Amino acid sequence: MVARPGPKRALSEDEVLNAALALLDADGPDGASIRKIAGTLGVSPNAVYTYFSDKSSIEQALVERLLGELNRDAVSRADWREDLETLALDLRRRLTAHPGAVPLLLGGPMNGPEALQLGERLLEVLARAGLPEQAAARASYLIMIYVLGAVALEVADVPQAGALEPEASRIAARRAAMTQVPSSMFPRTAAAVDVMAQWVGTEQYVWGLHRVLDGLAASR
Amino acid sequence: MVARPGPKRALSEDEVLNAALALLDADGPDGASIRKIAGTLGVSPNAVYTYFSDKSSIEQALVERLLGELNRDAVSRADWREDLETLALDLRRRLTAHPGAVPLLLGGPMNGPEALQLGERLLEVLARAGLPEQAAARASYLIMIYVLGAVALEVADVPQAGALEPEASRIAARRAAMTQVPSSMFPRTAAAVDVMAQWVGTEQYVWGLHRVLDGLAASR
DNA sequence: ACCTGAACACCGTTCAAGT
DNA sequence: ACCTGAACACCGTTCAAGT
Repeated sequence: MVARPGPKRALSEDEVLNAALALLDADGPDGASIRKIAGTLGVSPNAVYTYFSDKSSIEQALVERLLGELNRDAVSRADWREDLETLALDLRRRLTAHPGAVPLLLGGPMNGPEALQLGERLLEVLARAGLPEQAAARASYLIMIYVLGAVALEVADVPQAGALEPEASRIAARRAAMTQVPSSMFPRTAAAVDVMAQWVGTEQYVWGLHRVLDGLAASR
Repeated sequence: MVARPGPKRALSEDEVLNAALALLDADGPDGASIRKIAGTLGVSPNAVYTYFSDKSSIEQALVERLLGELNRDAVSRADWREDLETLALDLRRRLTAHPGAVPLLLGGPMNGPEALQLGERLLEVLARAGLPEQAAARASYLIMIYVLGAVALEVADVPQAGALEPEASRIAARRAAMTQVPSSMFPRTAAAVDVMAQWVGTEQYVWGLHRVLDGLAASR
């Protein structure tokens, strides 16, 4: 990085991303407009273009930062299955903390440095588990589908723009959803919603991950 | 439904949805603006509000219509595993045909009548497979995570706004992606992209589904 | 009941100008 | 180099008015 000369920098890239994330958390997926970001920072909208070339590059940088924080948490190098679980839980925790950012992650390719680093870590764990190259590649893609798919469905079910509530109140929300499913038309679905309402999100998530890992083990 | 009196209807709900889908296909996820829909139909933007109360209800109706078409295809009542595969492949085919509509599906809860009907069908197949109520509920949710997650990642990897190209050229696109992964920094990822590039999308998708089903079978 | 034109409060982005 | 004000081409939505 070269030093930047010029008058003065009123802002920094990080401040822009902070403002964007705060707006995303407060106002939902469309809340982080350039004009609102600028307003939050007390600057004219155009000033933002000094730090990012356009809105999509702000979104990409934000996704990269979230994944970067995830990558800073080293995996414990214990049992590989446990490491995988820790990684998956960490990713879910960080993404559900910022539901408004999830569409940004799902909306574009995972090709930034931090996204690649995350994939690399996953492949390392799988290699440690003894999987040869091809099996590891396929397994990592399947695990990514599960992890991101689970988070996407979880976030999509939350009507609110704000951060996800504690799990207790989410169960109440599911119960409310249940009563909206007419059991005369969709008897199995109504019963299924009832079953799922009594199952805490984290348990569900880990259970699903284990089913995926079992399926991978069975194919060896 | 009551008959509608009044002057004349220049449009219909279906025409609005047709225009919206065409714009989505042509211009990507943000292409279906109310003003462009109206322009396509040769009508003033406000006329659209006669048929739908707001933009989000157009999006919901569009998702419902896509799922409705899926529900019209009856499952063959052959082997349950085969039925599940047919259902999953059909869903993937219909969604990847309209990549711009995928964020709309992933962006909201699956609580419309057609979405519930799809879930009901899934639960019926699983019941036929001999799964008791609770196991079927969990299994159907896991399968939905896989199917929607796989489609989401597939669509997110396509840079273009337009419909997905034939698989042959998609392989070329993946090869191009590979060369962009610096193998010095991400050796395993670079190798994995190479492996995955030689694997056709449909095969990958079915393979992943089978791993999920194996995982479910292993947990019984 | 259904359409139109005008307007309001936004949006991303660009341009010309100031320091 | 970095910021500002003004402008352009959009956007969803509402209001008042016409038939």
